[in-house]
Amino acid sequence: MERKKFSGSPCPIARSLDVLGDWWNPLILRECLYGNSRFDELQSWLGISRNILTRRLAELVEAELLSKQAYQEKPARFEYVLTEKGHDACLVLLALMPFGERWYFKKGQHPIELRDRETGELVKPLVIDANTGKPLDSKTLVPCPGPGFKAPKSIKERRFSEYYDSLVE
Amino acid sequence: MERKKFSGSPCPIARSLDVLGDWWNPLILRECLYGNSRFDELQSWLGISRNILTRRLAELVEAELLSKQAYQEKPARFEYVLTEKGHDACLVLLALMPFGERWYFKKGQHPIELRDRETGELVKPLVIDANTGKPLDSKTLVPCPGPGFKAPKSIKERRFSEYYDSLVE
DNA sequence: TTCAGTGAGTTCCATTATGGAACTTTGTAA
DNA sequence: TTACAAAGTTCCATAATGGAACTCACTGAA
Repeated sequence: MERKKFSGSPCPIARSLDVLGDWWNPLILRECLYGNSRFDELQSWLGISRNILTRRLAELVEAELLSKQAYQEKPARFEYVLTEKGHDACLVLLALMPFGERWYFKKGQHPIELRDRETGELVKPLVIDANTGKPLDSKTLVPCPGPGFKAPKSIKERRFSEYYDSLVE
Repeated sequence: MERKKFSGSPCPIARSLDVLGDWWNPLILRECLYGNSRFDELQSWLGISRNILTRRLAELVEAELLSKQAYQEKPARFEYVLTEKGHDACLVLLALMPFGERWYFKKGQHPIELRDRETGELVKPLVIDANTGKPLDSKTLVPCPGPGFKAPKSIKERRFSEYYDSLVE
């Protein structure tokens, strides 16, 4: 069976997972961000099988997170460059860093960290609520119908009115 | 072949992808965050096959993102509750929202949005650099050896010194 | 007391996807 | 003329996925 796709989903999380919900694609993006953006580099750094890498790169180019660019002709050689959309996706990867550091490494013992290329200053990704400026707390959230919400008939949507009710109450 | 695992990786992103690098696990967490945390609820909301759901829930409990709790006995009935680690992982999901909204929906036409349960105020996830307070820009970052860095011999690590050099230069 | 219904899974199966390894292709450098 | 490199392909055995049907424990109604 083919992997289930979420291209029709009304949820931005689900939609994003079509391309980011996988273990190789995020790592490929990470390497491109780090500057290892050629086929053989990606292959040996990640330890990914070459045939899979070929497929994933095609996916990422198709999804417009990467663009395939020749860095020389004769012989033709390529590199995969992050697009604007790709850079945007990298923010999600970066949100994984504090999670990984906190739960998989002893405090202060993570082997990698990020710095600003210019200043050399440490960079600590943090997810906040842009409206209040405060760190986001997932415990206080409720999903609600947004401006593009269209009420349909499946159970999935029946529930949305419940969310809505709970808000209006 | 079994899916490749990253439990030995020095990268917090890779480590996190062992459990989050997949399309169902994040969606299951999303549903638990939204309050749909029982087997049949998850199954019908997500449209996931029951056998897969069973496996994924076991994984998430094993990874301590969810805990399985009986909400009644006789007959035994369970719900899957987000742990602290699970809530932490939700922040990553929430970072997917602005990405998904921006790239998969017309501006201002996303069907779902988040609100604070108490105040009803809109919540907009945003990834910033905790040190400067400014929105994170992935184009300016360099990966560097962290405090727990141990230099080994594989090509993977050879490159780290390059990162390091480029910083020191 | 029997019977349909519910929640929480299992079992079975055909189809895909994954990972490992070997093999191409095109062009360059010795 | 031979060795080497980059960027893929091809082939294969094994695993994972998704769909559907089945189980099991209990309950509330007839």
